[in-house]
Amino acid sequence: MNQDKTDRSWARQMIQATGLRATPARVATLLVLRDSSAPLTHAEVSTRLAEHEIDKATVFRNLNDMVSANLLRRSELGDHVWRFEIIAGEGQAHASHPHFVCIDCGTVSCMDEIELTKKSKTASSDFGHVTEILLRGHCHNCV
Amino acid sequence: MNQDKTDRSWARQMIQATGLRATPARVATLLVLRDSSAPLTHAEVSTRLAEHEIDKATVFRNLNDMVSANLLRRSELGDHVWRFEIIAGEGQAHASHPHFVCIDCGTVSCMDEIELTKKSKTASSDFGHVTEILLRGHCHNCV
DNA sequence: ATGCAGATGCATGTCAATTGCATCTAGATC
DNA sequence: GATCTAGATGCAATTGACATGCATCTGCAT
Repeated sequence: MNQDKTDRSWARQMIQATGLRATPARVATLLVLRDSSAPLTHAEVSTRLAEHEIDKATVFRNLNDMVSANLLRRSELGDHVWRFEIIAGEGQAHASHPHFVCIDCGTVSCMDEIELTKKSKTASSDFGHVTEILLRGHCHNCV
Repeated sequence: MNQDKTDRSWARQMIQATGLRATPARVATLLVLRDSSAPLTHAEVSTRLAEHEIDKATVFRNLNDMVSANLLRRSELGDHVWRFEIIAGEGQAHASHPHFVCIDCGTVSCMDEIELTKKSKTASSDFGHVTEILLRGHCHNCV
């Protein structure tokens, strides 16, 4: 109960910090994702919010809003369903390091050490300005 | 005309080798993908086959059939649209390679030359088995 | 306490992807 | 070359994720 209150005010803070309104639907959504160990689909989030009787369309809009606000990350694991995941501490804006996404469990890892060969960097600029490098595959837990 | 004939019999061979029937729709589909420098969506393939008046459902089924038969590779590059790419080039296999996706116009390019540093390859295996490398950014046309 | 930009619920629309089914055909067999 | 049938096709309809129009409601700045 007390903890519940703490959780909510934490969520309210997070949301308001981005300029969005801290509505009950958003607070609940954010907490659901914070307490999940894996990214959730829109449907899964909706189900877990069932007790709050929040409309699916609202859930969907809120998820997307919070993605735009950089509270959540939206990723695609190869099955044509968006999954949403809370962006925890990664404080500073859009880290420029590559990410590894497990296409089984959806876990996203930051790969600070990974980079392209020099030749590849040059070659890639022929295509355009690269803003993100993403590696996908199966993580060790999901082999 | 002559070349056209050669192309078709090449396609017929490729298809029949997998046990599938070499129908006009499949031959045309395979040639479209062979002659494309980037993976194509189902819609793009359909458009290019417009002159042949092939039904969309047929195109879709054929693409999937040829994926199962290992003639094509189906991949998902983050925008919720399947893209199909030929695996078997003229003779040698068309190895898996990184793709560049323009986040503005959605254009996809194949980056045969791009690779990670050796050290990065080793490091990435710490995370798991990488199946796809994706670079995202703004292509030259969309700057 | 109040006003209103922004959020919500409901209904409806969109579009890629898929399937059911009657018809047709590639290619194996004779 | 004619015949036959498993497999392919065309058409229509369905599914399911995602998006939006609009009237109503509400968080929160004042």
